[in-house]
Amino acid sequence: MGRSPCCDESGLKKGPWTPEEDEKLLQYIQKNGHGSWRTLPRLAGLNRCGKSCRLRWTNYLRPDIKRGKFSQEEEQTILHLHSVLGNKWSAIAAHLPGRTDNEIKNFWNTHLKKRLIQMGFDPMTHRPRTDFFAALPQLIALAALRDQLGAAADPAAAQLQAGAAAGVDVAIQAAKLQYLQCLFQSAATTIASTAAAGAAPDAEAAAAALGGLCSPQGTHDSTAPPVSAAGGQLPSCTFPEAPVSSEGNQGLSYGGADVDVFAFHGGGSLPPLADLSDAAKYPSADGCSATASSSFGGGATSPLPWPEFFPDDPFITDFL
DNA sequence: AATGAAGGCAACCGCAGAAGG
DNA sequence: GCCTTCTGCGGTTGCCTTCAT
Repeated sequence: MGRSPCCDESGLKKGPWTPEEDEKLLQYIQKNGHGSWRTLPRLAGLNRCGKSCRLRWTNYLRPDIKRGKFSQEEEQTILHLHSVLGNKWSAIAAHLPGRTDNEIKNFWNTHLKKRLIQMGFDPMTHRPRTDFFAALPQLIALAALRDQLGAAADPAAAQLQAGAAAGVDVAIQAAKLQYLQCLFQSAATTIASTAAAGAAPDAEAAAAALGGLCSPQGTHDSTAPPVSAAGGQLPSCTFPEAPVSSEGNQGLSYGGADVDVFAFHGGGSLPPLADLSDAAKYPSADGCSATASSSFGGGATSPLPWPEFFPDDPFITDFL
C-alpha cells in the first residue's frame, strides 16, 4: 500500500498510557467525539498517534467496556462463534456487549485455546486432533511385542516380562474400546446428519440407537439454538467430549449430538484446564475425538468416516 | 527470601479494505 | 478508474504479575 505507518513520526510517545493522557483523551472525546483519529491527538493535546488513541479508547476508555472475568455464557458464546467465524475477533466481539475484540482475543489465546488443545481439539478448526490414531500403530505393535514376550521359553523371564507388559495390556484394551466406541459414535453422527438432510427418514432413530450404544449419557441436544452467520444456517459439528480429570460434568462420555462442539453441548462450557499429566493418563482423551466425524468443512461422501478401518480392518476383526 | 518460569494483558505493528478526491 | 488517505482488524510483542522451586 506504500503508506507510511502513522506512528513513524518521531517524537510521538509509545507505550503505556498515563492517567493524565487517559483523562485528556476521555475528556476530548466526550466533548467532541473522536472524529478523525488522525487529527485527534493534536486537537486533544496528546503526543500520540491517532492509532494509539483509537486503540486506547476502544479497548480501555470507552464507557461501555465491561471489565472482569468472562462469564460461562460469554465463554460459550466465544467458543461457538469462533467455531463458526474463526479468528474474526471483531465479529465475535459484536455479539458480546461490552467486550472488546482485543480482550476476547487475549482470552482466547490464554485460556480457551489451551483448553481445547488439552482436550484434544484443534483450536483452529474445533475438530479433533489425530494424535491418538497416529499412535495406534505403535500401540498395536506394542501388543504384538507383548504376545511375543509372553511366548518366550524362559518362564522366569516371561514372568518379568508379563509384569512389564501388563501396563501396555491395559492401554491396548482401553484403546480398543475407545476405538470401537468412536466407530459407533461416528456412524451415529453420520446417519443423523444424513437424516437431517432428509435422505433417510428413519435414520435419526437408528443414529440415536447407535449413539446410545456407545454413549449411555449421550444427548441429542435438540434445544441447541441454531446460530446463523451471514444469513445462513451454520455448519454444525459433532464432537465427543473428552474426558477430563478435574471437576466438571464430563466423565468418559461421548455425547452424540449434531450441535457444535462445546458451545451448546451438554449445556456446559469447557471444563477448566486439567493438568497435562492427567491428559496423559487418559489416552482416550484424544481417542474418540480423534476419529469423530464432522460436517464442519463438509464434503464427506463416504457413509462411514474411516473406510480404511472399517469393517475389514484386522484390528476390528481381532477385537470382534 | 531470591530467582526463574509461566501467565495475563495492554499496546504496537503491518496489512487490507473502504472512502474520498 | 486510479491514487491517496484513513480506519479497522488480526497477529505479535513486551512488560508486569503471579507462581513454583
